[in-house]
Amino acid sequence: MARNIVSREKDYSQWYLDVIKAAELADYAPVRGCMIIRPDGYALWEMIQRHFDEAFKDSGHVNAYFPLLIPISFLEKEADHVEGFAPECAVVTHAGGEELEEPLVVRPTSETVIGHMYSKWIQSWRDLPVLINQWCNVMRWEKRSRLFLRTSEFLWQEGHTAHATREEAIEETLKMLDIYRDIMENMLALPVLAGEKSEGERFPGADNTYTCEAMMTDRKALQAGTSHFLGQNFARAFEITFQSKDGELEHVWTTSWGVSTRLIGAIVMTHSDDDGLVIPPRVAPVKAVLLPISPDQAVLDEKLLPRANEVAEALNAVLGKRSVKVDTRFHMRPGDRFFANLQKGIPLRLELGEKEFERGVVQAVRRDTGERFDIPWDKIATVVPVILEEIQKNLYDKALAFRKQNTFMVKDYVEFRKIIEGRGGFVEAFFAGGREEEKLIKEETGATVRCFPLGREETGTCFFTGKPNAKLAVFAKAY
RNA sequence: CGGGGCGUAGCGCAGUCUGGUUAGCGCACCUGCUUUGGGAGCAGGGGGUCGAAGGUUCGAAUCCUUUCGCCCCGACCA
Repeated sequence: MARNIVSREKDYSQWYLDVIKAAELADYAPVRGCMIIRPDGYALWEMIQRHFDEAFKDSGHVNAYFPLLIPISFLEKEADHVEGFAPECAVVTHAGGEELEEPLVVRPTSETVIGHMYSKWIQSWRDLPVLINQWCNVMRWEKRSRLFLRTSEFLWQEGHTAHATREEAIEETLKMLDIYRDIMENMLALPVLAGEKSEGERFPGADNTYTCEAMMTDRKALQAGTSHFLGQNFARAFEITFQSKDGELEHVWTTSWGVSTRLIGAIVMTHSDDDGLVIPPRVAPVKAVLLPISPDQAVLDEKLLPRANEVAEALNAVLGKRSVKVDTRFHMRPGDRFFANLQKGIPLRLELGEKEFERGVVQAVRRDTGERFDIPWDKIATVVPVILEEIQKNLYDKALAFRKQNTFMVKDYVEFRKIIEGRGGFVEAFFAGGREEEKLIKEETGATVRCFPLGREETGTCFFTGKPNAKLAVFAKAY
């Protein structure tokens, strides 16, 4: 039992903060609501980034960079957009010792500057589609912050595309949603529900918003990524037009989509346990740690350490450079070193003491199950990758089983409230309400429509309004 | 922005109600010795002037006023 981490049962939100602190993922910054992403947290972000970045490039997107500061007038060009973001913008009013003629907002998202540039770059149907992504930071002055889940400044990726037709833009929106789902499930081991947002939960300025929703182990939902079909709203606001094949001047159709450092929070709240962080192998910066153990410095120097280095080298050759670390903190006692590595979330620990040395093995300990077993040195390069894949699969399967166990179908509001206000979880129900009904349900129960899941085309009687032909919605309390 | 809590050593806290030796304790840190297969023991040591400003007083971490900041819970959001 970890002595520096409170149990999930006792205080879930404190547990979350304790895990992050113990794993040294992040720390508070001197400025309210901001965080420092520490080296181990950043390494995890880089792994996450790498998977998404590859997928974006594989699907024909390119990276670019747009500026941090945006003229305030840009934000005001799209009515819904300004209404949605103005309250949480940080504004620069002075620079170079003088008051600026026009205040500049620190970007909360970049649709506006990018729209401005697209209007210059796009002339003809031949210029389309434009498929650009940028990795950057954004700032949203949240009233209440929480490490990784909601900080004033966060890191993310924002894709912005422009298309000649509505159909093509919708296709892009859904394609990116599916790429998100794929990486979240296959790399981060996060089972997600991909679906359409309700009217009330839409991105400011979007015609339609799609989302990937994950269930955390406190049964609350976390919006893990969104993909927006922006229609021609930004095209009209920024006069992004092109001449079509038949000579007509038309507005483009745009999309935008993003995932952020919030995904680190999702990993923490999906896989970690009361001992600390658990990282799925495919996104773990360090996939295995080798632990030479002996009270005798001579034994360490002459036998264990050279062998550990050889084993690490053999593993790095198959797992990738720097995937395996040798823990040489011999000033720490074995127990301290076990715990330190446990709390870092490293998927596999390989212990090498004199007993193992004599038998030509290492003792492996799985982070996810605690299971121990020997691996002979000559089999290590073939066995470890297999074990890591098993851990990856186990984490995903466990998370999926948990979500299924905590998802309930309801027919009426009484049942609905019983679940939401009781144990919690995802509640499936046919729903035909609009903004007003959503608001009422939220006020009364705290739950919101997380999404209308894709691929669930069945319809039924609305549990709230009694209207027929209602679509299937998933409700939950959310972060 | 509402409600609650808190600012004293790197971290966690006691001391504040009832003003009074040199501001304590645990962890961490440094040195030495003994230890070392699931969070070690002993001994020695370094580090703070009590969030900030003003006031009351012979005397303030403690009382008064002002102010700044942080955390947690809500409303708002990736």
